[in-house]
Amino acid sequence: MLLDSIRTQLDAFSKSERKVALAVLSSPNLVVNENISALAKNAQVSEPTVVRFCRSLGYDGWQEFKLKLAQSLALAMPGANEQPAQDDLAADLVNKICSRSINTLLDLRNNLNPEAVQKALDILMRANKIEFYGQGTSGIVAFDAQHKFFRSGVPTVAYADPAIHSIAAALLHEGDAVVAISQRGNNPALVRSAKLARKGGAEVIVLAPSGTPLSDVASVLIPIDLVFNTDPYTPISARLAYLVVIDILAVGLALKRGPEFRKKMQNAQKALQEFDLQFDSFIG
Amino acid sequence: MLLDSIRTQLDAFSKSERKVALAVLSSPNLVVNENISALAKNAQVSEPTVVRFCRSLGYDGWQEFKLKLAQSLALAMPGANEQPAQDDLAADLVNKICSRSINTLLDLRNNLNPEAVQKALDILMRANKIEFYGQGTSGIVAFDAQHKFFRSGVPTVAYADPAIHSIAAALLHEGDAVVAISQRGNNPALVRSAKLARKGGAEVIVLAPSGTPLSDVASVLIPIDLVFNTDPYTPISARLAYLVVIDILAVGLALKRGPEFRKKMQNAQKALQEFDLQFDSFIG
DNA sequence: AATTTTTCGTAGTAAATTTACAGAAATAAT
DNA sequence: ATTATTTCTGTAAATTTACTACGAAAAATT
Repeated sequence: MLLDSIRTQLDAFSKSERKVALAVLSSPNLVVNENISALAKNAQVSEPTVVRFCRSLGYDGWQEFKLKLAQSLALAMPGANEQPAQDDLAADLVNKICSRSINTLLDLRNNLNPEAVQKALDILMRANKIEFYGQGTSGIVAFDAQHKFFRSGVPTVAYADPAIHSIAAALLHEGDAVVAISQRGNNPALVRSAKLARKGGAEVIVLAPSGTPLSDVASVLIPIDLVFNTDPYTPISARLAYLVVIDILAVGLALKRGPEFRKKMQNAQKALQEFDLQFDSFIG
Repeated sequence: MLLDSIRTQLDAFSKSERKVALAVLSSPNLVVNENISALAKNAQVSEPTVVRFCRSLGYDGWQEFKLKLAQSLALAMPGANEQPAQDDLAADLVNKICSRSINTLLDLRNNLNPEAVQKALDILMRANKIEFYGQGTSGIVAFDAQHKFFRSGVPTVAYADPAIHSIAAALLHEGDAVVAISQRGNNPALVRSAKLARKGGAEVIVLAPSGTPLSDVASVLIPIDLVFNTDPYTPISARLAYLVVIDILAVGLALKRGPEFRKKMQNAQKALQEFDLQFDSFIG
């Protein structure tokens, strides 16, 4: 979400650029219908400053910024960016948290790098053994991945304990693959294990924000650059993005393994349905 | 949808304007990144003709048209409901799975019953002890819930093993609360534990589809009625809906517990930031 | 306190969009 | 069939808009 990224970068701007940022934040809907002069006047800065502001955000200039802002606003759901307040009704909660989650996934859809996914799939395709490492929230993502891949017929393991995954990593060889998951990308134990795995010849797929220590040790980085919101009352929707990326890898791998693999799976599925009750606990 | 309206008005345009319309329809994504000259050249007409085309559609001129087109494209969900096919590129995978997940959450936002959420929050608010039960995929949701509530300062436990949660359920009393999670709602072990918990006087919040055996034993049912897709190649996006419901409950509870609780949490958050590296594994 | 670096606005330039106008094409009327 | 009228379309000019270069001011650093 563009407005979020402006809000978080507020400190990084210079004084005049911040004026522009605040003007944009205070009435984004107005900004998209105006030209650069109007915004400059409104923010009480010169026009070049507005251009510089746009460049600071990584855009080519005003034109591109305005376009992206318009798109971003089109996607924004009503109330998605407001903080849920104390006296909110449950209805508001539902609306806001759903909307925020939806925005996160829209963001993911727009920004997720398909080439990186492709490379990751190539590695997973060739791998003899696949292991998922993550800690804390990302540990849950790792277990989810293990579960999902297992359901797709690919036996994998997941470790959420730093002591354990460092041992596991040391035992890997060429032809093995690790998927290292971290929402911050600076978990030292995880970085260490990733290095160990690579040293042994294994490939390491990293799911983390770009520019982080973990991303540096990746064979393939799938960058997930979402705003890491530190407000304790904001649900960490970023986790959803990670789960969806796992879905993508699981489905992609299943597709790549081709029809004979698919048939095997259909048999498994059939068996599952026949023994529905017994297996129910497996589905949840 | 803007493109649709262009398509339907195709006959109303003059010859040259129709050329423009066709150029826009054939590659809308290109058009939003170009200027009027490029489109004029591409459609083999003059620039004023493009302006007239925009005016015919009811816009002020090229600027406004381009902006509205960009917004319209941002909202469009390319391929949201198509099956990912064998020869799909990674880009298609990303697009389709994200879109499908987004649709699931849009569905949730429209259908989730706020009264049920409110009742569940009331129970959680009063509870001395909160336990999450789930198996298989829902077991992962249960662990996620435990993690999230813990982060919100509410100590809880989660069990994914039928033998264990049945013992735990038998030990509950009045004033305790169970959140039973199941995507099918017919897991016999879970139904049994839910009954046990109620027998002991505990309240049982159920997250499951309505009309299922589990939903019948609920004190409060939060119905999650999404299509349960049995195709093994369809990622089970329903899980995302459950996770978001958990988010809603966690945030709702945190808000209800009021400002003094909030302050406690902010201190915890502050401590977390100070000891960033040590606690990193906690965040993941 | 002096110097370097960053920030910011003025003025000028380039580019893009829009307007005015006139010629061409199509349609209608004689 | 020819002329008149209307509609359509492009050229060229005007205007608006966005961007660049440069230098002054402010801030940071030494």
